[in-house]
Amino acid sequence: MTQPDLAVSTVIFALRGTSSENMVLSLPLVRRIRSPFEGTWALPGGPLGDEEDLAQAAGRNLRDTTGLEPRYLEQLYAFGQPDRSPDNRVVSIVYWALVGGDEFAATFDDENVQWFDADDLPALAFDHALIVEYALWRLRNKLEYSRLAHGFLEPTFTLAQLRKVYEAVLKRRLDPGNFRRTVEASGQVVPTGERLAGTNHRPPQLYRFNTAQGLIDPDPLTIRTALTHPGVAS
Amino acid sequence: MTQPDLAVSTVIFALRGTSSENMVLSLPLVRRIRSPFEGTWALPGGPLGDEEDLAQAAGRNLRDTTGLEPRYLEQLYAFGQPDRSPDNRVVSIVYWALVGGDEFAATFDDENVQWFDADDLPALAFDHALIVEYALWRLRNKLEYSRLAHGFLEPTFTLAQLRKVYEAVLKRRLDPGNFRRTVEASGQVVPTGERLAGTNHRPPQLYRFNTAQGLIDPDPLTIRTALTHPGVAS
DNA sequence: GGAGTAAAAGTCAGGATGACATGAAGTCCG
DNA sequence: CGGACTTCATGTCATCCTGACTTTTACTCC
Repeated sequence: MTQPDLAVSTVIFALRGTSSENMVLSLPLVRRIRSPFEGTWALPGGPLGDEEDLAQAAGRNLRDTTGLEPRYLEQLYAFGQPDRSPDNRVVSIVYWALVGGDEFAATFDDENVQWFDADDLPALAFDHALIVEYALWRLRNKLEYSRLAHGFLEPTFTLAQLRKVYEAVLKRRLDPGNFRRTVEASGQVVPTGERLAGTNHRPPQLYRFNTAQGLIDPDPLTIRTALTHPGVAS
Repeated sequence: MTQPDLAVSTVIFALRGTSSENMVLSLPLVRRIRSPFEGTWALPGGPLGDEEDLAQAAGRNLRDTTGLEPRYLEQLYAFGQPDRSPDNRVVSIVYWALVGGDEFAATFDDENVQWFDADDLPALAFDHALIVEYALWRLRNKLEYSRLAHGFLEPTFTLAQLRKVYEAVLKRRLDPGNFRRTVEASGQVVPTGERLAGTNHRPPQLYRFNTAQGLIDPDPLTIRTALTHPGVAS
């Protein structure tokens, strides 16, 4: 039995758009510069360094290849089908990350790194299409019961902005009143006391995320908080 | 950068006990027969074969070292801290599995394979204590919204037996009436039409799992079904 | 044949959710 | 200056879900 190669890749998500309207979930891809799949778009990734843990390797490879700085990083899955690479055997440990919508400028000015709409991707190398599909599912699924929308937003935001993040990711319209009620009741969010000026209407309250409340369902290496789930009965 | 060793290990769960009362969640461990941690209890595992995918490697290593046959197998997490093994660098891709309560006899008659209560584990090699803790969290969390209790049960069972599985895993008492209501409404389970004889009371209806309904939140390599979650609002 | 046991079904109050309505606080323009 | 317009913010209401509890049914045991 020969040791397979080990790679660490990341599916990076950001919300592209005019920060209030028609936001689109999108992700950066890198063009492969060597065989196999030379010239094809692929997920950013690379090898595992000697002194790094897996999350550090994911973050470093992400930064090195795209110039982006992740606000949220979580392990997705390890892919190891024997035939997923035509040449050597490669096991990929894949992470997924969120970056802010202002990060597009930070992307390398390089024709080999480009952003694509999550719903309109080009042909991808290896099994990366499957990986992206799974990451998308995980993002949407997790957004519903965890507070990770902060990965897309500035430290301070309005509830309408937060709602639009949810709407863009889930591709579904949410009732503003009900959204306000549930989000405020959840304690995920605290009003700063300030209001957003410069609108052509009633100025909305600004909020920030409640740092006292931990992230739900994190990596096993971080501290976990209790999770209240729908439950089975009684 | 040197390639790390790659291992595939599995946390195996079974319910031990008199099949109706005082069931205890327990798991088999193997005693290490080589350095490092020689003589210490550890998770069953081994290398990745050339032609295997990761799940196959987990199942094979599990069978080879314990003799058990998993009824449910799912990837848990990839662990790769640089210092998790004192000697060489090892990245472990860890799965978790469920086996039936009747599988204790199938365990190798070997002092190097033993069952332990999940709440009363010995000192474990490497970071395996952390891994087991995380697997336990995942099992309990997932049992609440997914239909994987079948991994512990015979093909046919009563609702009381199913409820006792939930109670043993979640370590919490469930109301029989409410449990029946939610489980029947969920469509996870279908009555066979037969009843269980030999009790000293009213004979309970036998059920089997609804095969038409897919497993929720499976591996990315299998087909996924829609998931209805608590949701954020509207 | 009555006591005992668990199965199965039913009841009820409280909380969460979705759909919708109303008032509040600004800007814009004639 | 004042009405139209916009979105924020709050409120209402019917419905469904959940947890706690009660009642009836069907069997065995003594």
